[in-house]
Amino acid sequence: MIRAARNAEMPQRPSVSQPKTARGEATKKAILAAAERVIGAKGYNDASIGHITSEAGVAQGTFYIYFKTKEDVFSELVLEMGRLVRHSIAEATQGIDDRLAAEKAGLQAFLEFVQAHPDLYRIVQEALFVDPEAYQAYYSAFADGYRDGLTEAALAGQISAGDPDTRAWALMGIARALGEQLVVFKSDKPIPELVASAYDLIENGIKP
Amino acid sequence: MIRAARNAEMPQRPSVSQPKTARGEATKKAILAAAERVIGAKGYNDASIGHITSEAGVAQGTFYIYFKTKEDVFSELVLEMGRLVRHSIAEATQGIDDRLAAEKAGLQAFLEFVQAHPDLYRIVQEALFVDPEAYQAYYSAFADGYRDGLTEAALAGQISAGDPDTRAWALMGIARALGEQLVVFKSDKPIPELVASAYDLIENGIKP
DNA sequence: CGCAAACATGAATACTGATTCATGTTTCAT
DNA sequence: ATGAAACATGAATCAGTATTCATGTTTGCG
Repeated sequence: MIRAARNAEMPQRPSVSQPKTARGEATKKAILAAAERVIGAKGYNDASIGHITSEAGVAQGTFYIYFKTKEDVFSELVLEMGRLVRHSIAEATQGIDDRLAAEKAGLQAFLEFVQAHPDLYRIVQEALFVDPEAYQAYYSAFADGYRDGLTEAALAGQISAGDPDTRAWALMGIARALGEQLVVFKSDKPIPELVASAYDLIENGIKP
Repeated sequence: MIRAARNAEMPQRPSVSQPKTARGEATKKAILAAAERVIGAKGYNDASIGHITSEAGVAQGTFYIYFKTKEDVFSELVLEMGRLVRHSIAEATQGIDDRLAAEKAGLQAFLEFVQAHPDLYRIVQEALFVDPEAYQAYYSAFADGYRDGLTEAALAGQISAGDPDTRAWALMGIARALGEQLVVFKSDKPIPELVASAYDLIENGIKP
């Protein structure tokens, strides 16, 4: 058995080859899409490589041409989710100068994304157990953006003063809870109503 | 206060014998405590029965005297977490008539509980993947209590009017996010500060 | 073309870990 | 004190499955 020195000093990721042809590209995409469906539906542990590859229509060995391990494909899905949802929100808030209005539009975009990609939502949640680093990276990226936005908005007088860290975490917690209502608890409350109620709370609080 | 008439049914579980002697009782408790530590630390899938029983100081077979399956012990832990945290909150809010003050005290109690029982916190989160029914039961019980409390408080004029379902979910989302800050992201922000910032937001919102 | 690299196959390997069971020990009501 | 029920043991079973590999097929460039 080959025992190459295993260390943490590998700068790049040459462990598996990136696809060099259109065919390889398509196959890798098919595996990723299948993994999203299968892992989203059955969970990480009950989703076997066999399930994923048969869903993708390729042989089991093909999986290891593009991914080093089962955890690897999972990590890529978490990263993909981060990219996609950030892109969705950025697009939805494009050109909105008022922070409150932007946050509202961002929440709406987030909930619509989650409803459209319930599998990705579950995968991010499961990352806390399968790939904690990816999980923390995902939420830290969001939290940093939120916090900076809140800090700027406070300076511009668009919102009241208050600890931006805690606020960022609280607002993310609200978004996540509402997303979970849609995906996990299968609430049929329309997204615009959820957003309106939540933003009334966020803007005005619940004091009489 | 939490009204608990909802689950008046005690589902019998004749699948395995309940302990009949003090000795059996102690052994079962030891296994449960070991399972909490091991599953909380390693996660459901990496926590083997062998790990749990050796941590408990009993033989592997002993596990199956008290639990039908590995999932079984996990479910009991989720139920235990629900009981304990509800008890903590009920105790902390005992005799507080003002809803806002009660919610604030409840949030503080929740965060203190979570900090004291990080393993149980992770177990409840993982229940979404290991035992979805237990997960939904856990959060539904909380949401129901929250919603009823908010509805009463609105009628009493203690808080403004607003959709109590969405508010309940949002408030739970905030509590959960702050708990995660403590346990997962290891924030060292003192709990009273977290609670103060969060309740300023909840009471007054962020409008200037 | 023609051929090297890229891609694909699926059976074989190697190992883990949940659950069972035959056997032994302790408890406690009588 | 005693025997039946309760409790405890841990080696054996048994199924699943991540990963490898030797072998074939396809692609695209010169």
